[in-house]
Amino acid sequence: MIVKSDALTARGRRTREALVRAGREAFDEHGYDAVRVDDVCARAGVSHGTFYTYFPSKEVLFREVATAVVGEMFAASVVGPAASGDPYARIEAANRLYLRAWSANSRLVRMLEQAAAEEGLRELLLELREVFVRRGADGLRRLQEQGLADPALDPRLTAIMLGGMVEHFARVWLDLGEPADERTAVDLLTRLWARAIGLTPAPESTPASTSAEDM
Amino acid sequence: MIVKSDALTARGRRTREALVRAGREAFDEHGYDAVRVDDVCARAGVSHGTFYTYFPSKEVLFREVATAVVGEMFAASVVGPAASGDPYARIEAANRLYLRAWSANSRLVRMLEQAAAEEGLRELLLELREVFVRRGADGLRRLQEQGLADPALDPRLTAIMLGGMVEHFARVWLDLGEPADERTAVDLLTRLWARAIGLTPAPESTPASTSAEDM
Amino acid sequence: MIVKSDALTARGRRTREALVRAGREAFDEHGYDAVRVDDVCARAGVSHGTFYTYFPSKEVLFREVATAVVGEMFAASVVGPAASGDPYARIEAANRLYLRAWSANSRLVRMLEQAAAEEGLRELLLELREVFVRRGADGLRRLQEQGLADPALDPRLTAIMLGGMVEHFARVWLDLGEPADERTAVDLLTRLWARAIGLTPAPESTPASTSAEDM
Amino acid sequence: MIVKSDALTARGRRTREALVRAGREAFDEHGYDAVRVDDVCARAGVSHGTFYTYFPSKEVLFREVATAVVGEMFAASVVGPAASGDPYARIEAANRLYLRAWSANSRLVRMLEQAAAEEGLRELLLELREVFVRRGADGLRRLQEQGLADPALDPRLTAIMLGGMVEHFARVWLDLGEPADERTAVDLLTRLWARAIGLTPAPESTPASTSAEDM
DNA sequence: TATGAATGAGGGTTCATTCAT
DNA sequence: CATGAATGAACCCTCATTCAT
Repeated sequence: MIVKSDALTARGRRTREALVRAGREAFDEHGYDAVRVDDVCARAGVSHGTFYTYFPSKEVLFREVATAVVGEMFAASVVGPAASGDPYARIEAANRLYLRAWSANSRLVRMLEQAAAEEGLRELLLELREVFVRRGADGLRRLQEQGLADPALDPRLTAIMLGGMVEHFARVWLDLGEPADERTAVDLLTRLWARAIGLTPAPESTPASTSAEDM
Repeated sequence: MIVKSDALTARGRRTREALVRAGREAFDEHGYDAVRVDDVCARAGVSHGTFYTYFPSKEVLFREVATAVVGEMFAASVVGPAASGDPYARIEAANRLYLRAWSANSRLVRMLEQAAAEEGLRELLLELREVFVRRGADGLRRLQEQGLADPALDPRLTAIMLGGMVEHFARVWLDLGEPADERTAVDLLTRLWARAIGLTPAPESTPASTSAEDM
Repeated sequence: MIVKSDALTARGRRTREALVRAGREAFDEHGYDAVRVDDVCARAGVSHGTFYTYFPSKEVLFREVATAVVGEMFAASVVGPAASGDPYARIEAANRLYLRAWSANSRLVRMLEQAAAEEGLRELLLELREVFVRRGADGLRRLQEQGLADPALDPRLTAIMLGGMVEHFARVWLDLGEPADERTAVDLLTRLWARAIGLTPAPESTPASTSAEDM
Repeated sequence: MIVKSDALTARGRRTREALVRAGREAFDEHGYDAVRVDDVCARAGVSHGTFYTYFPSKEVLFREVATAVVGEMFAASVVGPAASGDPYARIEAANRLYLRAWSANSRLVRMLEQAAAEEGLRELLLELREVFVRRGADGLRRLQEQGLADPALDPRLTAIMLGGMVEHFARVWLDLGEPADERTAVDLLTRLWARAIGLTPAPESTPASTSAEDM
């Protein structure tokens, strides 16, 4: 009998959480296919059969992990009010959070892409991208209305492309073994982004970011 | 016993080619893991054992398919001399070919990413990206030397980012169900790219592309 | 996941033992190569997959069976104290046990020889022979020191040869369809052995063996 | 269509012989099961299909190889007339040839044992042993009739045992890594054999063997 | 005769899932 | 709730043998 999150004893809740955590780690390290249910159980310190007390299948566990990750990515990418004054600073702050959120979860996003082909996770992935696309499009539209960005650009398509630039960089950054640190990367992404949309006036130099989002 | 491409009778060559073609289709449609050797054989119209006459394993077939695809992508992305005069036109032509090459093979590139994690295909993927990165970096460097692009930009990192924009758009384009046609997409990608690197002077309007590379 | 002998429930232990027993029988009847994992499972009354709960491969099962058999052969060949007085009686008792141990397991020893060529079982076979060789050599050396056997004989090489006589007879005995019963065989082996090493005085007639080792 | 040895062109005969030779080498090096028909063909320098022009199956090739080997072993073990005078020298000469014949072919004899279980090669193996057993038994009987050996010994059983001693030593000689050279081995085998049958008088020292059989 | 492509039965192994305790 | 034994579908790969050319 599968046990939902509610209606669980404290012990049960702990076990369930251990499985989710173990699953997330395992998926992130080895990919969906390479992870066996046994691996997850071993990592969570429970026996093989216990898994099925909480999840009807490996896929459902993945779905839950993916949903949690997507939620975190949403939460982590909200630009705080600190950077609200300067458009360039806003873009920069957004890019920093964007890059961080996607870098930290690039493997899981990749798996979502894989899995999306065959299962019902497609929506989750689309929703994830949609949030970032919409945010980018809204931001651009606002700038256009304020006369700060090229009004000829289609906001949505532009956001897809420039957002894709950041997402893709997050994905290949480490793979390519480039020596760029986060600071350099965010600076350049932001400069390219700003100039691409015709943001005026372009700042003379990279402003020191000391906004609240910085860790 | 495995038979190399040379030293084959016409019949053998046909069979081998049928397997490669079948493999390419199958991988492209269902992904590496989902494809069973039997599927490939059925599609090629040969029996199970025949597969192993030509390939020692499924992985080797995939390697061959992937290598062929990468080769095609290289070949398909060479910008002809027709666009040589105008920098903007060159970028546009390159982007068009870039977009086409990656769109046409986006599934296989994804599979290469998957497979790269576990097998020796990592190099192939890196090499593929490297070619496009280097091309972009070289182009930018030339423009910088001619005083046509912002000299402050790191050519390689910039190429990675802007190239990633195109690659990622190629991957996501159809997935997102955007209504953009190729013309629109290339125009916008090029405009963003050109402006991002500070290409001067920016063209007033999108030039009609009638270059030789257009199909 | 493979389960070690310890940390097993009673049920698990029963299944494991059933597999070992079934494997031993099957190997003994048909030889290593001719035995399929399915055969062992069918004999043990378990499903195909269960096998791999306990053994990672067919080879490992064989290794365990072989180790057990070798252990039994060691145990079964220890000459009791009953025959300690008379050197000839000691040799006779040893030969009887030797012959029995090797006759009962001649097929498995043969398989060990086969398998030894390709796997890591060589050591087991060598160890098995070594024990018998050393025992024979030690016995001979003692007799030589007591002036009861020809001191010119190399103890080790002699033990290898005479031990080989017994081992080989055990192997060929039934194959050749000779009418000899165990009593006759042991008598003759012992007589030849004793005389070969120059044991003095040679007994006039075969002593009636009523030692404890006799069954 | 299978081609018999007769009714072959010179070319065909060469091919056939090449296959037999290749098969013998391959079997001797790797054992029956480990040898693939392909291996034999590659070694013989013919194509895969050609094999079946000459042999209906791998087993038949082995049968032919085995028969040839057994024939050679017969031929190689005939004691020449040179040693006819001295019984001890005769035994020694026989043992030397025995040891050589079986050492040189020990792997193939082992394979014959393996194969004997499942196919019709049992007879060949029995016949091979029978020849050596009979020779040994006849020799012993002659010595008994001449009053030179213990008349109480059953000639046939004794020959099986002592012959087994030599055969077995031939088999394990190299396996055990003993430092014994042929000379030492033959000396000791002969001394043991002679004394075991009560050959009188036992020679004081090992006679220098310079008989015709020595190579 | 010779070639080498094609065949397909057969075997070992994995692992998600079920179930009795 | 937890355990871990049992299941069996699925898959990859080998290789002796057949057959068209």
